[in-house]
Amino acid sequence: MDDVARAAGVSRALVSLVMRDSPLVSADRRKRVLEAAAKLGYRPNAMARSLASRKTGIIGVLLNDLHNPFFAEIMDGIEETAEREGYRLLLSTGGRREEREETALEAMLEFRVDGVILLSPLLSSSVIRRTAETTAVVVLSRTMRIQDVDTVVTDEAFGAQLAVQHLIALGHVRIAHIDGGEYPSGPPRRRGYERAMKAAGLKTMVIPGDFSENGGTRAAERILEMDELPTAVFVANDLAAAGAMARLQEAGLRIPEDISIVGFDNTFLASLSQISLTSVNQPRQDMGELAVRTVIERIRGTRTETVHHMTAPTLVVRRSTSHPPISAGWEEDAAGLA
Amino acid sequence: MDDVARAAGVSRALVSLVMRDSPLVSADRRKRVLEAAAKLGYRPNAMARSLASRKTGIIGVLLNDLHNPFFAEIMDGIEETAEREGYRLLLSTGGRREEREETALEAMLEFRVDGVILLSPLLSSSVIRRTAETTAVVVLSRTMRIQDVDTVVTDEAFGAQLAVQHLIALGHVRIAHIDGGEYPSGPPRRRGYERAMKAAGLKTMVIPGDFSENGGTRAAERILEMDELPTAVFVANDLAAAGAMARLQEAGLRIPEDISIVGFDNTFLASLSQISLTSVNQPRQDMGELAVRTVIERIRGTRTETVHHMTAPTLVVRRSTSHPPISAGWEEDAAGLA
DNA sequence: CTAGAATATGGGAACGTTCCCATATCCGTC
DNA sequence: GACGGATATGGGAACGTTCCCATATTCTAG
Repeated sequence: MDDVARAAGVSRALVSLVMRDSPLVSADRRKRVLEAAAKLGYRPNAMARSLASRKTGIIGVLLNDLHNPFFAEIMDGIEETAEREGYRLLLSTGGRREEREETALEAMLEFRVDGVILLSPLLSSSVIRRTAETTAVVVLSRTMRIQDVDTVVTDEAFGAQLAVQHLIALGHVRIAHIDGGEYPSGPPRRRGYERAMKAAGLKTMVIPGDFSENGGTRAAERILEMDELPTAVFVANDLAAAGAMARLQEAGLRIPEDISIVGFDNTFLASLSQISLTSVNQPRQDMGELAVRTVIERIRGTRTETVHHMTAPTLVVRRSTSHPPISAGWEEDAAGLA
Repeated sequence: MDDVARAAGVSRALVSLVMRDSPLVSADRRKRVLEAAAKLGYRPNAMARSLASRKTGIIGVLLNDLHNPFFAEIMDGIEETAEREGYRLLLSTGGRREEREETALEAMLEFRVDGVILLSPLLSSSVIRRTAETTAVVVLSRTMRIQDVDTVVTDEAFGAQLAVQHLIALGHVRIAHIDGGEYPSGPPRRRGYERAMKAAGLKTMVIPGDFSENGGTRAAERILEMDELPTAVFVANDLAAAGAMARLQEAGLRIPEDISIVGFDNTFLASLSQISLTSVNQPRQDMGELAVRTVIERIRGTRTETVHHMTAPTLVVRRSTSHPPISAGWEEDAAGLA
C-alpha cells in the first residue's frame, strides 16, 4: 500500500479511501491511485483490513455434512443473500462429528467472523448458547430449538400432516408410517402422522425404521408380513422410501396401483424417473435466505430479542401415489374409480 | 492478550509463546498463563496472528458446485489430509459461473491463503496461470491440464476402456455409447470407448447425449429406433445412464437380461437398489489427498518443478451388466452360457 | 475580497499478534 | 567463586490496514 501511495504520489490514507471506494476522493486522484495499484499488482490484505477495522464482513457457515444434498440448496439461498448484502462466507465442515464441529467453530471464532450460521449442528446447546453470548449466531435445523438463540426451523409435523392428508384425500384408510427413529427429525414427523390420522379417525400403524435405504428395506419386510397390507405408506425420508419401494416391488407389488408411497425431503432422489416419489418439500432456498437475514439483523443490532422462525413445507406429488386398489374393498373408492 | 499477560504477571511475548505451545516456556509459567487465559475467555485473534507471521496456514478450496456429490468425497480426502498436515481450509463456491468463481478466488487471495486448490474450475487458464505465479495452486479436475500449473486429473479414457473391456469380456459385441457431448469429460470418455472397441475389432456406435437424465432418455429413444438393438450400452455418466435405463425398461427391455448398461462416476445413484448400476469409479478421496499433498509441497518449497498427477479409475460391477442374450445369436456366447 | 463552510488530503496512533534481539537467571565446571 | 553456556523472560519494532483528527485547498455568499 505504501508502494502504491508512493507511485501515485499520495498518502497511504488516500489509497485506503480509494480501495474502499469512498466518495470523498477526487476523480483525478482516484484514477492515479487505481492505475498505480494495477501496475504494481496491488491487492488489499483482508487480514490487515479486518484487524484495523475490527470487523470482517464475514459470516461463518458450519455445515455438518457436505454429502447431504439438502444443504447444498440451503447454501444456494445463503450464498445469494450474503452476496447481495455484501457479506462474505467462510464455510467449514464438521464431518458429522461433534468434536470436529467444535474445532471448526472455534476456528471461525478465531477469525472473528461477524456472525455464524450453524446448519443442523451436532454441537451441544450449551456450547451454542455460550457462543451466542459474544457473536451473532443462527441455528438452522429441522427441529432443534434453542432458548435464547435465534433459530430457523421447518415445521416437520405439519409436513407429515400434509403427506397423510394427501393420502386420505385419495381415499386411503390403511396408511402405515415407517418412522425415522430417534434422530432429531424422527419424532416430529411421526407426531404429524399420528395427529393427521387421529384427526381423520383412522388407526395408526407405525413401523420402526431409520433414515437409511436399508432401514426402509427392513421395514418393508415387516409390512409384507402383515395380515392385511396397508394401501399406502408414509416414510420418514426419501432414502428410506426408496429402500422400501425396492423391497415392495421385489415382492410383486405395483406402485402406485397396489400401494402408494410418500417420502420426505423431496431430494434429488424423489425426482428420478425410476423412483418418481411423492414427497414433502422444505423451502430450502428460502430457509437459507432467512438464516442470513436473521444473522445480519443481529450483527447490525437492528434486533435484540431472540426470534424463532418456522417455515412451512409443501407437498410435491409424483407417480408414487394414487387411489387405493379396488380390491381393498372400500365401496366409495371403487365407485370413484369406475 | 495484554490482559492475559497482566493477569498472569508475565509479558505479552510469553503469552504468545504459550498460545503457540512453544517448548521454551517453563511448566510453571505455562500453567499460570493458561489459567489466566481460561478465566478471561481469551481467544487468539487469527487475523492478527497471520498478519504478524506473514502466513495463514490456510489452504483455500474453490468448489464449483456444492450439489455435485462428486466433490463431497473429494472434500473428505482434502479435509482429512489438511487436518493431518496442520492446515486449515477456507471453502468457497463458484456456483458454476466463471465470473463468480473469479470473485471468490480473488477473495481468497485477499486473505493471503498459503495455497489454493481449484476443483474443476471454470476459470480461464490464463487467470489460473497468473494466480500460480504468486501463490501455490493445484487444479484438480477430470481433464483440464494446464501448462506450468500443478494438476491432479483422472485418466478418463482409461476408465472408459475398463467399462468397454468388461462388456467385451462378458461376450458383448454390439456395444453402443451414449456420449457426454462437448463438456470437458465427454471427449476423453468417448475416445476411451472408441479405442477399446477398435482394439477388439468391433464397430463403434456413438449416440450423442449430454450429462443429464433427460439426455439419457432421449438417447435411449434413438437406440430403440435402431434396426438391430445393441446388447450393451456404455453411458457417459450415471445420471444419463439412469435416464436411459428408465426409458429402455419402459419399452419392455429387461436389464441386464436383454441389455446391459454401464455408467461412469460411481455416484450414490449407481448404488441405489432400484438402479444398481455397474459404473466406473474414480478414486475421489485419494484425489483430494493428492491435491493437498501437491499444494503443500509448493507451499513449503519442497518442490519447484511443475507436476501433473494422473489417477487411475476402477470399475465397480453391479447388477446392470451380464452376458448378452442368447437370441442375439453369437454361437460362442450361447455355448458359453449353456 | 474575505470569512466561513465544505471538500480533499495527510499524519500518526491504533488493531493484536509474532519475531528478533537483549537481558536475566540458573547450571555445572574447573 | 568467577566463567561460559543453556534456558527463560521481556521489550520493542514490525505486519498492512483503518480511523480520527488536523490541515490544506476550494467554493460560496455577502
